Amino acid sequence: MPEFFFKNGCATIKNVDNFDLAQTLDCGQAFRWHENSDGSWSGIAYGKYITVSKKDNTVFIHNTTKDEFNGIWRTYFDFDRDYSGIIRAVSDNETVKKVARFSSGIRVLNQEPFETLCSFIISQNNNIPRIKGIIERLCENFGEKINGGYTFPTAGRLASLTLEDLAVLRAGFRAKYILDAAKKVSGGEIVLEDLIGIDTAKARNTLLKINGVGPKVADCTLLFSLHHITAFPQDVWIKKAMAELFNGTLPESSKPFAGIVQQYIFYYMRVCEYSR
DNA sequence: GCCCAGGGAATCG
DNA sequence: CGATTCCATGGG
Repeated sequence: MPEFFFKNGCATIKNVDNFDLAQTLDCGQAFRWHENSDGSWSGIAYGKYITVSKKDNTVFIHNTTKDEFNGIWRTYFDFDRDYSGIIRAVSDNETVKKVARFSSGIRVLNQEPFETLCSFIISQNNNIPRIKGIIERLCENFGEKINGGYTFPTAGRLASLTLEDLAVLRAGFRAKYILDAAKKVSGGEIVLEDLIGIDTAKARNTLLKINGVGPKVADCTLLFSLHHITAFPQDVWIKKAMAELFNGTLPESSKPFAGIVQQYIFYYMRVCEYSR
């Protein structure tokens, strides 16, 4: 079990297993983290700018407090989930075992729901470098300036804008979807936080009401921000992996953790592709 | 069912 | 180098 200590604006978390910063922050689930020259990572989430570093099994979160850690980062980085137990449970299948071992440092983050929804709307039919660029312009133009960068804009702020305002993003046909999401969320028609802890299919159907949100974007939002770890986003990489590695269906032992296994498979496929 | 939208990145010839 | 392909969703 991890242990937590706080001192001088730094949270120290000891005994952390299965947590690799690069695997977790650069595996396609989050788009606003960057690596520093010393191997630490900096980024902004929930309106706060932090730097994360790691030495052996100890994680350091710089520029935070005990209250902020317990209110934000403890959940954000999924510190309370037993990843080694999950990997043990899914490893009764040899293929999953191999993939999970390869990707074992990935943690599925619990990000801000509205940021995650918008980010994956932007991600559709798109590649990661350009997704990052569009999100950066979104924050710089419509977020709030804080020490370290810009926060992700609120739904209310975006709902007040027009398509012409969003042209600066160069998001193409996705801009109108961002506006629809912002309006439904800021108007209270959809309360994203209420989708945490309810039936996954029901939460998914609610997200599908947003224009520009199909099954893939809905599942990414459920998995990366709304704590639904059985959500299983299927993009081209995963479809390819399912066909080639699993004959189309996940092993039964993986199903309770399908989303986490999805991340293991995704990372495995990507790295294999790049190293060919 | 098929094509297109609006781009940038990756891959190909 | 230029040409082609990739990509998730909704609308025509």
